[in-house]
Amino acid sequence: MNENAQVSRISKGRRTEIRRENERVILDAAEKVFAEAGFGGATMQLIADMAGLPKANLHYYFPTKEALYRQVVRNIFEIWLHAADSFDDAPGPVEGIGRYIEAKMDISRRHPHGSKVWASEVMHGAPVIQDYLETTLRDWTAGRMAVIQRWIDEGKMAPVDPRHLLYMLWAMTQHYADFGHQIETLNHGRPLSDAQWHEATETVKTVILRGIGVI
Amino acid sequence: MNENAQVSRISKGRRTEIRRENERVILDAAEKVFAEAGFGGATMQLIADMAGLPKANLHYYFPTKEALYRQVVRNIFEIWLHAADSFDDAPGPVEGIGRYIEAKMDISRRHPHGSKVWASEVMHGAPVIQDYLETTLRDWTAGRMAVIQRWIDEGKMAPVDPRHLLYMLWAMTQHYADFGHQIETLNHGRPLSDAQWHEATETVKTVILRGIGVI
DNA sequence: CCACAACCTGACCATTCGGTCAACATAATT
DNA sequence: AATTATGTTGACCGAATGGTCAGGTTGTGG
Repeated sequence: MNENAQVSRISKGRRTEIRRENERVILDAAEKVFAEAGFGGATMQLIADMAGLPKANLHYYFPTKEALYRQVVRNIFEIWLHAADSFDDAPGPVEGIGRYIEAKMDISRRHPHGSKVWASEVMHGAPVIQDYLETTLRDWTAGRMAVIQRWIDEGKMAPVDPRHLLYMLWAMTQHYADFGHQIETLNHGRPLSDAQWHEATETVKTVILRGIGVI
Repeated sequence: MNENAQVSRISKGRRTEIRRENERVILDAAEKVFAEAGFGGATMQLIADMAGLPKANLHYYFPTKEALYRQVVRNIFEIWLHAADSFDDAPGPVEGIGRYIEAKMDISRRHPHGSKVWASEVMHGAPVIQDYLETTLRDWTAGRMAVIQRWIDEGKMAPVDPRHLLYMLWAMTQHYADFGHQIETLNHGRPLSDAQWHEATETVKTVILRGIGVI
């Protein structure tokens, strides 16, 4: 039994590796194309070309364009959720919100495509991930609002509506991904440098932390 | 000559009225459809149905789908530029930035479709209005940054990077339009009420104005 | 080595979309 | 009233797209 399982796992190794690698390549290409062209503007052929695979191969791994899109959106959602860990076990708003801003700015820089796909999905009425909004995101938001409210009650920060504070954090951090092209254009057509990203993060942190009365 | 011009103007009246009315109906429908489906996902047939006109009639007034889209984007851009008037002749950041936030929040509420079309256009690399970004928007930004820098130099507000402060203002105010569906979902599926819009605006104003050290 | 399953892909199809056009209707001009 | 200019529309077309499938290749277990 043990041996069988072992052998089975090893034998399956090659196949699963092929599958995992191809799915990864396809998802990466899809994320980029969906971000740059939107769901309607993206074509399976374009994604296939970018992935270096024949179009029919995409349909082998993902039955429909919508299924592929759905997976891309879900992957982004997962990354977002994990970013909130820094929020939880912080002693106060300075560390909690400060680290959350840093984490989200970092995601905006490293996953600009994903952020755009999410924005596009929500702007179009969230036809694919509406259930996520109503369950996971709603619970997540309620939990973080409670944390902020507790900080307020404990006198650790000024009484700011927790809900709108969260919206402000999302808006500012994601703006650097979603409107990256505009920001780049206003930066003489060049992407933000390391120093400029750091400057942006610090400015956001400073204004927000002072804005909630903890500086 | 005068009479001729007068007669000509009156005679032309009916025709120009028809043209203006139809263009308005088409542009309104197009703004909504482009916002909800993106450029690629929008179809001329859908816009025609929403406008209550046969599809061929759209092509009589706008030669191509792209020309129609271009006009929609330009209209939004105009609205945005006018919103900055409140910025200019303000004695200091409290009035200037405060009023600017109010004006932009108001636009987000009354023109959510336009804001989404703009966001979508920028996210896709601004293929249609890149020249606007490089000329009008760049000049506008430079001008407002100078105003903010002057306020800083005069000791009227804390030294905050003017560029990133502008980005923060754009991000937060437009978020309420672009992510309106998400906000609505997190508000028990209901649109924000008058009171809630007011609360959002006040929260943004409070955090920002305190964040730049003027409260 | 054989048989089975998983993987790959060129060719093909039905549908949809942006755009055209000829014929017609209405308003303006002479 | 006749003519011209402007507005209207159903029918149509070529191109592109999402998706299918039969037949092939490669890996896997016995």
